[in-house]
Amino acid sequence: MSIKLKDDSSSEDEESTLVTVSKHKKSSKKITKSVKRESSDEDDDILHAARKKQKRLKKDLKDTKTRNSHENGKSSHKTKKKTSKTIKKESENIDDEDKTLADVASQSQLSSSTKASSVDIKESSEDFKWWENNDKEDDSIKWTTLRHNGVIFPPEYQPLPSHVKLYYDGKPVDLPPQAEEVAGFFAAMLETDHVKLPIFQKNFMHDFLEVLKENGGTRNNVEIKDFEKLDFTKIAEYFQVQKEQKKQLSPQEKKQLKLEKEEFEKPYKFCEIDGRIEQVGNFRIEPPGLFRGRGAHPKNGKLKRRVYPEDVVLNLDKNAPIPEPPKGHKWGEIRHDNTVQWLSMWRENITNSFKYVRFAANSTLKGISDFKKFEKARMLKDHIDKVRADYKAKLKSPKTLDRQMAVATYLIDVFALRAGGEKSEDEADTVGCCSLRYEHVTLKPPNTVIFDFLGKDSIRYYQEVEVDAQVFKNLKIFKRPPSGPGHQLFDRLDPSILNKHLQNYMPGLTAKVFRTYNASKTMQDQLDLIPNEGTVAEKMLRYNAANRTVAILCNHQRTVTKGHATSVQKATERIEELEWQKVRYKRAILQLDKSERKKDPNYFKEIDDLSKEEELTIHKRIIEREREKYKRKFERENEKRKFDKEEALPDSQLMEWLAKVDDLEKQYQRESDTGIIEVRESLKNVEKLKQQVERLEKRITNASLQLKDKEDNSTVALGTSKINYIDPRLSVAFCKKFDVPIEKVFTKTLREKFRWAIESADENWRF
DNA sequence: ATCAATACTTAGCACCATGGAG
DNA sequence: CTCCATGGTGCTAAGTATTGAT
Repeated sequence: MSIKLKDDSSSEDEESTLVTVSKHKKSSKKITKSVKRESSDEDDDILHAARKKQKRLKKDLKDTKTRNSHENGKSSHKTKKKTSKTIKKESENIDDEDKTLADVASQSQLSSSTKASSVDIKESSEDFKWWENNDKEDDSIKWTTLRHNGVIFPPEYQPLPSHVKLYYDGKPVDLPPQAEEVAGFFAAMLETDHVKLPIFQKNFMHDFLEVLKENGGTRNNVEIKDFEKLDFTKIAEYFQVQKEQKKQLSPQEKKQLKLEKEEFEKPYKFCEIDGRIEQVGNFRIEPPGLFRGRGAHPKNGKLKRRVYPEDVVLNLDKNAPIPEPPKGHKWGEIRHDNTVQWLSMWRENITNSFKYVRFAANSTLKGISDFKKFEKARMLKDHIDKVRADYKAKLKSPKTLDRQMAVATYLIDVFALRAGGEKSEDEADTVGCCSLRYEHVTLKPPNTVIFDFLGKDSIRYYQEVEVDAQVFKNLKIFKRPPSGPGHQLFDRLDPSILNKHLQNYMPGLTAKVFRTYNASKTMQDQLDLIPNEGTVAEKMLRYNAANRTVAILCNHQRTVTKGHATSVQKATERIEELEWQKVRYKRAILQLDKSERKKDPNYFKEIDDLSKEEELTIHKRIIEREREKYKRKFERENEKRKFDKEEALPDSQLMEWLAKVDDLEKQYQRESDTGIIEVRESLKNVEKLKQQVERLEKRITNASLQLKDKEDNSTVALGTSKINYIDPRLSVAFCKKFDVPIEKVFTKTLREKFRWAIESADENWRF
């Protein structure tokens, strides 16, 4: 069998015929099923046809849903249920149809495989609501049937055109394609910071020379020795040009390419598990390239080699047809392991570990795991008091192991530290709780601790915090000589010892559960503080603030975007200018009616607060910006005209524009000299001016709020906690309770991932 | 019991589509 | 309507935890 998800257009006629036929056929589902089990040869085709059917149904379902939610808004709950019921009924009939379909489909050209298979198609994946059955069956078996079409391999290497070459010591180098590819990897990264790292250059050079040697060395007898003498710029320029060309394609061409790509990927994007069609996550084999480790990774710059079908293991059910490997190749291994949830795997050459092709985040298995994770964290609620009381008591235990265990648990619980497993020499030096060393913790009496270490992804954890007095004492003991820099703080501990101990409190309790628990608990507490008032935007601001609290707890960071500093400066200047404009209008008011000042002196106070110098700076800035604006406009317009083969704008046009700016500059100058504001006729009215001031004030508060939010968020990543730590049902309950559309909180992909939460939690749900 | 291998979750970053401001 | 910033998504590295072998 090969699972084929034909696009609707190509098979529409056929389908509609089938639908009509099937409408007259009404047989019981059970019978159909049993017949299907016995059937053999045609099953592929049955499956295939049914797939299409499912797809059509899914589409219908979607359409109906969309329509419902549009028409009925939030009150569509009942309608939805009804809709899906109707559809379920219809989908039961699918099985009937399939029977009928079999002959038709097997004769059609749709299916290429003749392998035997038997699969019950129970439901379309969108109908399957695993969270509505709470049967706690054995979860070591992940599936009974699993079939898929394998993986997509990266395209073969396309050698560079002969005029594009690597240069060594000024001389062009003829490289064998294998080595040229590696040189190309480096060239493509020339603009990144990575290539500046000495370790990156060294590792690259080593692997590059190795590949070169493997393939017979350079072909024009250039001997490459020094990295310094390599010149990649010609290759980099070539890539740049190619990129530009791609950008230049017409929108239609782009669309066409995208469509073709999607069409090609379709068969790999979906798989079939227990009769349901579900999405595959990463169905593409990782392309070769230069390893980009995070932080000071000793293997940075090494060549990540190309993966061939021979390196790849496929996991399918025993009866599943084996996908065709790429021409001239064989699969490394075919496995039938239903205790795991990967579809395919291969070994990667940098760290010698496995890479897996797995289900997408919206899949049943991932959903169940996710659900279980949060349920486990919720279960900790019932044990946390005991755990805390225990570690508090054990802080004074006479046994060092117990004390270490108590302190470690405290740190994991209170500061949400990770477990901190041991790492080998050829990885970046990062730590978590158990692997903390002497130098990562500084003690400041009476009870302040400064944590400073690199955690996962080499993200710095820096916190100056007050801790429990006994924790402080213990840390002091752990740091006593002979301990010193380089020594483990918890020398008797590692995650497996700690976790084993934690299991005593609750089955399945491990260090990471505390992170989930505390993150979700914090979110719940923060959400509880939000009053149900104000606009959706205001509520979202609060929600994000709550989210941020969690992200900070978990130390989820992001690097500030390259434009951040400038964009903050711009926003600040913008606010200053708005303030100035406001003052200007207020002056104009006084010009019209001096008595206004007596009526409300406070209102006009800020006029005096603005110094002459400040004002002049603002003038200059505005004028400067206006000039730039017109110059840019002029250039851009001419570029466009050149491209369209039109006549360029005359310089006089630019002069004309700039003259306008000159006028403005003069006006500001006059206003500054005389103190008389020149507002336009329509604004020579106290009421109108006051309105303007009010509008400006609104804009200022808005801009200031946005700026503050931007600043607060610049180094904090909210996404990670939203995706991994905060029980999605909290967000769902928040939305339902506060009348916030779920789209504001979860993106489309997150809504799919968290469908179980969206459909199971109501406004009263609590973590 | 211990260690290595395997499997699965969590993480930040690059890229690009999109939508709001001008 | 255009432009640019921003958020969403894909990618894959880097963790944690469990399983399996000795």
